Amino acid sequence: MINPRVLAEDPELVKTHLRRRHADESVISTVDEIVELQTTRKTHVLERDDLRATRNSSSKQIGALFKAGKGAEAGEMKAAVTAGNDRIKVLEAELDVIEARMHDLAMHLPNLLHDTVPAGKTEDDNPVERTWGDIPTFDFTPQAHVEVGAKLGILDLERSTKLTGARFAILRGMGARMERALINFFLDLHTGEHGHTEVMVPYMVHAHVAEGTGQLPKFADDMFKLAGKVNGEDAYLIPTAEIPVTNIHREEILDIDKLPIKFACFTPCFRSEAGSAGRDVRGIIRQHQFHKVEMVWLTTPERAEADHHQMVDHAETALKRLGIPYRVVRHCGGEVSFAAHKCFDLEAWLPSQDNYREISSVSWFTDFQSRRMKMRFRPAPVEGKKQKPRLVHTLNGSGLAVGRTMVAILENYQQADGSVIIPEALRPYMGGIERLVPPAE
RNA sequence: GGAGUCGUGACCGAGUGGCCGAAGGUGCCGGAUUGCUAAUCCGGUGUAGUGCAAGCUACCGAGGGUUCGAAUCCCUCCGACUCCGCCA
Repeated sequence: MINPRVLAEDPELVKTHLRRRHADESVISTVDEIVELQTTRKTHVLERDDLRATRNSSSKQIGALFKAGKGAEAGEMKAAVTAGNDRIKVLEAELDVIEARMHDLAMHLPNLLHDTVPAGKTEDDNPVERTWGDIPTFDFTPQAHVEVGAKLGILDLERSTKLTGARFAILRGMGARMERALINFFLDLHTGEHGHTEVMVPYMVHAHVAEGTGQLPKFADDMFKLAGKVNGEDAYLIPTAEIPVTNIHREEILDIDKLPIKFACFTPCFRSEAGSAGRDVRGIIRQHQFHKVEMVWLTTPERAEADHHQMVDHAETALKRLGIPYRVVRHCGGEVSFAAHKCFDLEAWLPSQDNYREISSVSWFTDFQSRRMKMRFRPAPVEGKKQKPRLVHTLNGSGLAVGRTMVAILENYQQADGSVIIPEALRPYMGGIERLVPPAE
């Protein structure tokens, strides 16, 4: 959620940011509605609090009058307080409506953008920051991962349709092994060398938890909602570990000495892919279920920008170790996701597409998520004085998407005979084998 | 699923319907004392809204209700724990 103070004090600034995101005018106009509601709310609150103050002091007097045996006077005051209570009830009923509307509108407003977010509307407008690695050259026509995987007998996209239809896959033999190897490789890298704490978390979350990170209320269609309630509340399958992991410390005041808290987490991810019908239908690039190792950091506003760059670097390290050529792009205004302030994507080279495809997205959310989650930290004392809690900054980034990494390996390391060389860094995780070879016909 | 106990501040833990935003303790911060450490003593120490400020208002798992007045009484829900049953 955007800081309500900014909304109240500089609504035009907020609108400017919304325009940079190419938001609809209908969204932009809600800024004015929120500001109006804030004003109305304030007069209501002032009146209500005033009445409550009167009630509190009257109640004390009534008690004293009773003790003094002045029942008649007490009775008169009681009537006055009751009248005041009626007015309070009216005001509170109106406040409920005002606040619900205000909250609903505010929850649908995306985060403000960082100054360095470039103009642009689509991914074609994302400027390239840097590229790494040599694009492989082939003396044969490189195959798509679907063909490479099928020939190796490790990827079965036909039988999986018998189970759950399109956008699911069955990995078999060394395919399943490579999936597991990549997960372990990523986790070992991020825990052993990059200082993350590994966590395992629930794969279904309550609705209010998904509100904390910003997937709800706006993007319910992108998630799989469970038909039954879970412990009394609507729940969703997680589309990313970001949701459960970022929410771990919600509603807490964290010790600044513990920041940044750096989590690495492996989870399956479930996405409905509503609205992407027809896109990437072939292969395992876009699945309803996929695996991902995610990095989630809770940090201070002062550190956040530098931490963001470091997280990008950690994700790049994973790709470098695997020898996958990639580039880093900066999201333009139209591409920065709802909750994000600034975002870099890592895109891996895919020979079959003759292009780079997203394999990691690393975002900085400022206090947008932590305001929703009420997640704060206590700054160090200044001149012996305890400081007020402040909202933490949250970051997250894929490190990496496992299925897409496998796609990149199969395509970039494929050989003319249909075999695939296994990147050296991955070999210890695959029983030391150096190459996947198609079975004899 | 059955039976029962319980949810209070960063943490532990008191709390008879008004004098409770809440005793006491721990932790933390400052000060005093002390060769160092340890110990002791004094003071301070929740969050949020509003206001120049004094102050006022709200929050004792969540939401309703009773009452002039609720941490305290009633209802519903959520959560934790113990025992029994079932079970990967």
